[in-house]
Amino acid sequence: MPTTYDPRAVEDKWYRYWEEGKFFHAKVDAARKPFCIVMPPPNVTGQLHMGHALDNTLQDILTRWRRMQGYNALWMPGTDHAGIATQAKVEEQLAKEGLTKFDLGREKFLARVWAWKEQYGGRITHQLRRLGASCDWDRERFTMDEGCSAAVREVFVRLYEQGLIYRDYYITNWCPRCHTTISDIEVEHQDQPGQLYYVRYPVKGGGSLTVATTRPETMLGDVAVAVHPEDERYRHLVGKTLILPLVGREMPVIADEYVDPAFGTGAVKITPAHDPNDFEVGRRHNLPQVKVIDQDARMTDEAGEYKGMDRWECRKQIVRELKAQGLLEKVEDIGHAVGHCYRCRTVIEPMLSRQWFVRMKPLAGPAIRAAREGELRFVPERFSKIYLNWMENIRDWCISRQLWWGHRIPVWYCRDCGEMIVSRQAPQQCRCGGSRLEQDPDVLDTWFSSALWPFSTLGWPEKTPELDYFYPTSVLVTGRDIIFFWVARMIFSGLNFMNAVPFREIFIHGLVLDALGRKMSKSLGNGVDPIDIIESHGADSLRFMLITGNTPGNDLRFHFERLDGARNFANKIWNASRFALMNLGDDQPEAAPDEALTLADRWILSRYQAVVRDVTAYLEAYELGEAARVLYEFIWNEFCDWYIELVKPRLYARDESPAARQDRAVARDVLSRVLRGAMELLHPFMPFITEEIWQRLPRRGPTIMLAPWPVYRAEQRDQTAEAEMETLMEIIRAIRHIRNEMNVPPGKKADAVLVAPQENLRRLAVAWPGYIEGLAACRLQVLPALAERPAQAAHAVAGGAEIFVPLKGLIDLDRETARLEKELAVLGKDLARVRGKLGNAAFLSKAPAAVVEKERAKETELAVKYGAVEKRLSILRG
RNA sequence: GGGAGCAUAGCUCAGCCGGGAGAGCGCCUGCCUUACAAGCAGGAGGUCACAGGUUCGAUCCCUGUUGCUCCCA
Repeated sequence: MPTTYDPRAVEDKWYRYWEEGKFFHAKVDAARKPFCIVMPPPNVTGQLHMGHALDNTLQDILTRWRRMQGYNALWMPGTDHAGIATQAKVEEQLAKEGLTKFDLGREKFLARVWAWKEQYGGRITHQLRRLGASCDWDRERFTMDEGCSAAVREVFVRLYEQGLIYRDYYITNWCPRCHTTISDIEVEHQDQPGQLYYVRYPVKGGGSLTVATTRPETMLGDVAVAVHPEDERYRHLVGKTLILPLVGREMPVIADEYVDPAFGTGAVKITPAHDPNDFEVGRRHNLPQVKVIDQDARMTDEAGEYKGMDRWECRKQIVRELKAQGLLEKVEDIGHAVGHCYRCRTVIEPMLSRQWFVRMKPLAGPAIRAAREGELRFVPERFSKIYLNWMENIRDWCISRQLWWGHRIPVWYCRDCGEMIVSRQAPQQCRCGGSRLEQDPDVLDTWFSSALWPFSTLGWPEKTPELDYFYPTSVLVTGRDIIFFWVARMIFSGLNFMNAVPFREIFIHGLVLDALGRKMSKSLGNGVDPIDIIESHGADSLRFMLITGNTPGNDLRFHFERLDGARNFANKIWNASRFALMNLGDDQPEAAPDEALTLADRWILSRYQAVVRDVTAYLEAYELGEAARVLYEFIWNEFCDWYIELVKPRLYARDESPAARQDRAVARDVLSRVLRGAMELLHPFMPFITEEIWQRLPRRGPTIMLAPWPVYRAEQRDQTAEAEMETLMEIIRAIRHIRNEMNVPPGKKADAVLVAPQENLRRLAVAWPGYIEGLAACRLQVLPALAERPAQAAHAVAGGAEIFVPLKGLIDLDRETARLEKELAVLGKDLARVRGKLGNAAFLSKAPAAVVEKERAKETELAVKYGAVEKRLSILRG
């Protein structure tokens, strides 16, 4: 085995072994308890980014852990057709050929997209494999495969029949570049500097009314000016007629509660066709809708002489003319939130158009109840507030998109009679007998199909055994950025169509940010490619780095130093295993009888049990970072730094006596048991290296993936061994400290005298002399008392004993005195604090007895130490 | 305007049920000790943002303030 761990040499090998062995595959089995996670489907033609890496690492940890626990674990993978994103990529590609989608036509264009999907569709799933994802690839799904498409049509028709889908004219968010409507949550609001223009509108018959607007170009579509009904300044003008400047249209002054009297002048121009609020006002007051901006964000015929102008050009032109006519009162700089397309960052144009909507209120009710009544649990809990807040203020969902790539809306229009047919299958004929049917050209919002993911992937609308067995799924793992887009929609869809929540728990994680705390983004170029990291550091290191030092729901900064730390940990494991394997020999070690165990054996076995308990408990609580930390500390600090060091002399001994041989066998057994157990506990986190090592250890079964998860056994805890080891470790640390402080050369053995009046302590030190002598590099003498205290010696108090390290000639008395004085000061401070507490009657009467007892013990210990150090100092001072 | 989060060592972050704080990295000292220098041993470094409150006791619970981040309108 090489001295450094090389992930490249093992990762692909094991992944292939697992996949070919079908270890990821879950079959319905009523005799076993199911565990199921559906993977948030990544964009089918996308590439793995750090967000995916984190999300899927968390899912893989949970899945592998539950699988080892004996659950029938299904992690359902798949990909999303990602309407706008995928279509945009293909359009880009066409543009390079000098073509547009219209040159090809719908059918040929779609063929191109499918070809694109075939070409890149496997990329991301391949990348997930490199991460180690143990999902059931045999069940992989795609949101536009036949089954999912059938589910989409079924849902659309049923919602329509429930009266929950309607078609209407409405203001929607139009992206002039993507040429489609997008839903409210797909609009990203950004605070930007802008101008507030104060424009004077003449009142018919004399006078004027000044309105403030950030979008003067929309005035061409104005049909009224609104003021607040209780605004004294304008009450006399309500009902009067205004002349719209530049256009000459006559329009009324109306009163509406929507107006904020404190903003601008308190008078608002109303443009129902180009502003969502104005649209509502227009409806309330039966105002006409004048559309002055078109799908390319250019001015329409209605804009008169401005026709054909770009919206920003038109704004400039209108401002110029208003100024020229003396109608522009003033211009103020303000900051305001401007909506941008989440895909292409183009400024959204609110546009009046006819779209399909889902009526949300009836669907939101059960979704709210499920969260309130605990059928759904968010981890961390606070995200339920965010979810509820959104659900309770829900607005209807615009589901139609003016795209070609996606699920086409299953609605046909009869060209003969105008009848609208909503149907699961393409109808042949209209009721009127006509057969000239045309399908709605629009497709559905991509999230419409992903909302069905937890049941469509399990076979719905068919009644499949999978659906029966795995639904509701166990937990959903996803980023906090798509709670609204996806999580919320799956919940109301599941409740409406399955009569049950799609998952019982929702484990939300934060975002992976760059080292400076910024979101990773293409435009900033600050993204880190997980595949690069896997190649340089290994998938295990990446996974470990992503989950340690992070707490559920919090964002995580990507630091390369932390990655090195994870890589070093892998290397540490590797080398500890090398040590073990080099010393285990070929024979299967026999189980060591309890009475043959040394203190170190009993200690490490007991500590191992504590780790089994803690890791399992942390996993149950979704505290994966804490679970990993416990393992890290156990493996590095306890197993490597102490146990391996203590076991070395036993394994290296040349002694061939029966006792020595047995002791060696015991050591081998304990070493391999603890290492194997540690690998099993670590496997969900670092699947590759643990499999590599596990396979080389004495084991049972074809793969660590299917090894039973270690179960905590309280009877294997050994509190005595833990306490005794702790005492010896304290003594060893004290001697090492002295050696370092006194500059004893590392190769030189020191003499150490352990003075302990307590017999049990002396017995302990004598029983395991090699521990202290070996790990502190000294010759040890154990005494109940010292007749004469050596002046030429360094001193320490540890584990309830006094330690002297005679250093004739080597010791610098001043230095030793200073060291002890410092220690005495610290002890004195601690002692004063404890005594203060114990002197407080309220503390004694009100604090729990155990706490008081603990303080008392602390006082005794500190007092002994203090006394010893004080005495020592007086001797040194002569 | 509404909501959420964060503030702990030089840096990045943990810290459960309230009982005087931890890790990694960095820094200092000494070591190539045959598992590992991606390592070993030792060490320095903190008014737990600020002000109140509850409590015998607060980094932790409550209120307010300040600063930063995010979401929604």
